[in-house]
Amino acid sequence: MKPSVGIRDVAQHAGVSNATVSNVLNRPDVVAPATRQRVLAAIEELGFVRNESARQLRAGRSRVIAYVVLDAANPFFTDVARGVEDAAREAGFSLFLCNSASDGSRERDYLELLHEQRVEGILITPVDTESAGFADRGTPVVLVDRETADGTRCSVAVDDVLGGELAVTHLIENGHTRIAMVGGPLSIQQVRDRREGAVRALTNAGLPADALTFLETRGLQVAEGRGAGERLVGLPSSRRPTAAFCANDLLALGLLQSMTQQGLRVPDDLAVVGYDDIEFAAAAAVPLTSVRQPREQLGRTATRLLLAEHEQDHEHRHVKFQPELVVRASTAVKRST
Amino acid sequence: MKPSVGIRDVAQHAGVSNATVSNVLNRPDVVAPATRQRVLAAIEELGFVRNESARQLRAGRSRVIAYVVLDAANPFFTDVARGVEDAAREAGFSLFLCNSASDGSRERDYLELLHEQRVEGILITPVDTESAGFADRGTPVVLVDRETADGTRCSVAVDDVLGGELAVTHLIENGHTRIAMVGGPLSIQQVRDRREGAVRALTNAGLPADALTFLETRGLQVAEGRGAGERLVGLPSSRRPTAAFCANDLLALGLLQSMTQQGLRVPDDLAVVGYDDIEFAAAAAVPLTSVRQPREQLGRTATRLLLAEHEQDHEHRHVKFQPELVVRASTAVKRST
DNA sequence: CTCAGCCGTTAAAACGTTTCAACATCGAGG
DNA sequence: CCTCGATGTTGAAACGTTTTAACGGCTGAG
Repeated sequence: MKPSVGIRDVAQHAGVSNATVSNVLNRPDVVAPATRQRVLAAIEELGFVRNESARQLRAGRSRVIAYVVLDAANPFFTDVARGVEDAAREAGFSLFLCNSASDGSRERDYLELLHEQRVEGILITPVDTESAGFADRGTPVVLVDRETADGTRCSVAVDDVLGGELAVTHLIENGHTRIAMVGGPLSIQQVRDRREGAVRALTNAGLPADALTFLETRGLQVAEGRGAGERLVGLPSSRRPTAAFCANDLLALGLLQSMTQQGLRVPDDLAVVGYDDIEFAAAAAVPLTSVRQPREQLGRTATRLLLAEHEQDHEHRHVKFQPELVVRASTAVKRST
Repeated sequence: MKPSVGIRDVAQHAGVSNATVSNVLNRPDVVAPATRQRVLAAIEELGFVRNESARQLRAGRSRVIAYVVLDAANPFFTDVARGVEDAAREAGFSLFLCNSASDGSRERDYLELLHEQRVEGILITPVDTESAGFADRGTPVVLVDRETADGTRCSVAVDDVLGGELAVTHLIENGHTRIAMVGGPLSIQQVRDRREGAVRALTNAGLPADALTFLETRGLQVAEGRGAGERLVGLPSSRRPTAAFCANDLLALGLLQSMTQQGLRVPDDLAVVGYDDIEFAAAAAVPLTSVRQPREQLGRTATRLLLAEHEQDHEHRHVKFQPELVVRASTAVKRST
């Protein structure tokens, strides 16, 4: 079982040289049909499995790319991953998924491992954009849903400032003048950008900056959204916002649940806008208005950029998508006063 | 940039032999501190990255395991994966995630690749238990959330018959006598088992078998649940069930949404029980009663079994966990008639 | 002063492929 | 009959590590 049959065992068993076996494996057309059959039979009979390490060592190629994802439990990222996987598959590559779970040290470990594995390329949504944690180590790296400060690598992102603006403008148009924004921590670029967009929407509408109540959370999970909901309801009713813009759908779902539990109705007592438009947003009991990002496309595009890095004349590119507001029941028009 | 610095470049640069560099990398304690520093400096300076292919080829070891997951978009599996990852990390292994997306051909491709990569072991929730698609190829394989017909490999599973029984018994105790079961396709073992459990619950309670209306779906997604909801409401009210047991939480969430949209209340008009107890179940606007599986533990246990396969006297083991009913608002006690 | 023993270092042999130049074999064209 | 090109096959040299046994220099005991 363990004596690990190699290419030379196959060769001997088929009465040919190892070079021929290799040819059968890599350029089947170059070897005569008869011999090919004989070799294939031998492979089958001996249960030969090609040793990828040796192959890669010699050939240099790898046929594998990796996506280091920020949070595998967030459907947003699994959707991006689907796009990556599809594009990779079309190009003949396989995809290894690695979950950093927002943990810098895991991220570092995985990057190290992937570099050592000599994968053809790495896609990553990094924990922290600033951290120069991942220096150039020869393996192409493309940032997903993040922008590079410097232009040292390709990136694919979505205009989060615009997204925030769309969301809050929609709320203002629906008659809201006291609006909460839920999200955090502020160390995350996305959260900062989306808040900036929200503020811009207020300014555009001629509303004062303090029309926006910022409720900072410690993360972007459902539980954090629930907590924010309790804080929100605890505010004196004169100052309590009539609408909330959440930095992501998980928060929005938590907020929604919190409202229901406290006997408040969405959108009547509080309108809610989420961000990402994950499937659960549409499937919530009160379907969520949300800012849609082109998730699969994000993944596909990132993958294409990554695979293009091998071209000799490669220039780093930065693609930026436009988000889109999807209106649902959670912000149904407020009854006119 | 491309001239790929190797161990011998480092050696030369530090004025030692390549064996010493290798020792610094693998047994730092055996080399004199002074030389070690010199070598480390050279590594840093040249930006050396160890070539894992060569290492693995020579050393035989791999430090990587893989989990081929059935559906990366289902939170149930990402939770299992978390358990796997934690256990792997503790044992000093890294985890590669592969998503078969319920597609047999993808699954086959990934298995082939992983065997060729000579990963230390493979965890898999297979698309189809019957398919002998993955023969023994020398790499240990452990089944997750599935049982083996034959005892040829380890497996970790949950008692799905019991789970179905728990769910439906709970509904019966709440006074329901017309119950729907939503799930499918029946080619999935889990669905069959859970239905069997449901039937058993009816029998135990002395109810006729036709008290259970089986609504078969084409898959286990949210959208399928919505569709089932419409079918359910379309039934003549005399025969319409007052409670539904869904084969997984995604279906239950879809069903829930469908009810709300059609103006029916949960649990008053229809009680709903899901399965898996994913986070979104508790976070739904009407928190879902669900059958909880020990997800992280499933992953952890499977990983331990996998890593134990290398022991010389290894015997294949089959671990089976008990599920647990978590009661929430979606099945709040029916008002006594 | 010699010798055993220890320590740190090294030369060289693997590991299992791919690849390349060279080599047979054969039929056809001159 | 010789040469040529095409077609299939092969021997041997890489690829970049790890590993083993051997080596030289030093120390302290005899």
